[in-house]
Amino acid sequence: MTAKAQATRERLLVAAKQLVMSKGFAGTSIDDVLKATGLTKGAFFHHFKSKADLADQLMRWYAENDMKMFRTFLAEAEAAHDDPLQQLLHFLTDFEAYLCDPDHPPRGCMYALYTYEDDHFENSVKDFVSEILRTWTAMYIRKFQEVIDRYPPAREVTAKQLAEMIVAVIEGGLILERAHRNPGMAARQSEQFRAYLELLFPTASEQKAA
Amino acid sequence: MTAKAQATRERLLVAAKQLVMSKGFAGTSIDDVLKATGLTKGAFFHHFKSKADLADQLMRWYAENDMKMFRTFLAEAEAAHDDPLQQLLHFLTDFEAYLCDPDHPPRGCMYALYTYEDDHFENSVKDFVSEILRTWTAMYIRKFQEVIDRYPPAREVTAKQLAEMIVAVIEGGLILERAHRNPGMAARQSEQFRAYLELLFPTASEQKAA
DNA sequence: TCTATCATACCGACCAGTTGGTATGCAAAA
DNA sequence: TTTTGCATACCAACTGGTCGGTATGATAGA
Repeated sequence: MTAKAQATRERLLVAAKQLVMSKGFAGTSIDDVLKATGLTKGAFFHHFKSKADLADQLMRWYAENDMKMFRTFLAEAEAAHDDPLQQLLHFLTDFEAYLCDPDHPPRGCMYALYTYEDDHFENSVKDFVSEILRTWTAMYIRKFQEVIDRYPPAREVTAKQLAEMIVAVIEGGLILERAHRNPGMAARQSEQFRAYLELLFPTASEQKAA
Repeated sequence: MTAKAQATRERLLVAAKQLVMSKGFAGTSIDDVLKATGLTKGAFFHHFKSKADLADQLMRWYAENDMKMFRTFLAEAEAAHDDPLQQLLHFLTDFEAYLCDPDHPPRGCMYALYTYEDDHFENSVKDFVSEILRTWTAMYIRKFQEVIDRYPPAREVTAKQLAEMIVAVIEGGLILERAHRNPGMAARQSEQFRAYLELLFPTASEQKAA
């Protein structure tokens, strides 16, 4: 694939993402994508063998970018602190800033979008979404386990519970954000979650204050 | 409208809800609904003047049922306890049981589904969804305010923050539940939120233990 | 260096099936 | 008899998808 072809593929994916995020996948026609890019059917079906294939490639492309961002933030946080809890809080605040960034539409999460239209997707796509969410969760679990190992939680809690909660909280926040057309609600949810963490690990907070 | 006509309308709405919850709104055709009910176009367009009208009526019907359940659970909780925090916890556990009830598919929340397809809906519908979510939130806010007024929170927090968080947590939990085809995840999120509440209002927990 | 060959990248007309929506008819209820 | 509640037949627009074709190179043989 030449660089130009690569660029064309990217144009299609970018436009598709934009449209899908505001109209849903089934609600986005191939013609919509072509109108948005100025390309034609020939171009589309050269890069994607069907609409279902677009669903697949779009999700994988989205997840790849997503993961890249995740890892960047995580690496940054790990470089900035030794303490695992401080790393987590740092990561979350970075992520909150990202969520609030006005240059960053469209708002929302494509994993959530796909799950609410799942009857249209092949099992491979659904499994992929599930797997990606599990990967996110697993990365959180690791960090939370480190935290729990170091600081006694004020209440019995597992790393998995906390990991799933932060994912849920952000997904839910994004929904509220969209429903109320009020950017920042997802970030505020993450903030509340941090408040929970501070109550859970009071000894860590004391250490930080010291 | 006769009783039979009312029943027909209900049949259409029930089928539409089922289909929309698994395929999305745009992904559900009128013919799908008719196939599911055994009715015909004549029946459909007698009750709904367009597909957009179905979107509107379906959401209002859904919200009405939803609210009815909410109020029932709340009334029950208020009858069972004097203490506002105990009422809230009672409500949440009831709600968790409802979320886990296997007789209660399809899983998910139609408000979330609509927000992820919002470009297809008229503003009146989008505004309605926003308003309904606000109503839910408002009911939580009232309760949390009572709790905060009675018990000093271990950390500064507003009733609104807690109200939005429980909504977000459940919405997010429902997404995870769908993505992983793992019923019960939403309920587990609610459980974690209750853990947060117990840490926030320790004096109340002591009183309960006493 | 020129040219023949061929794969890549894209175009745009076209197709069959599906979409939301309409017009009409008709039986039963009011 | 009139209205309500639904069935049937139909339509134009749009859907995802196909297909013949073309422009653009890269490569390799002369």
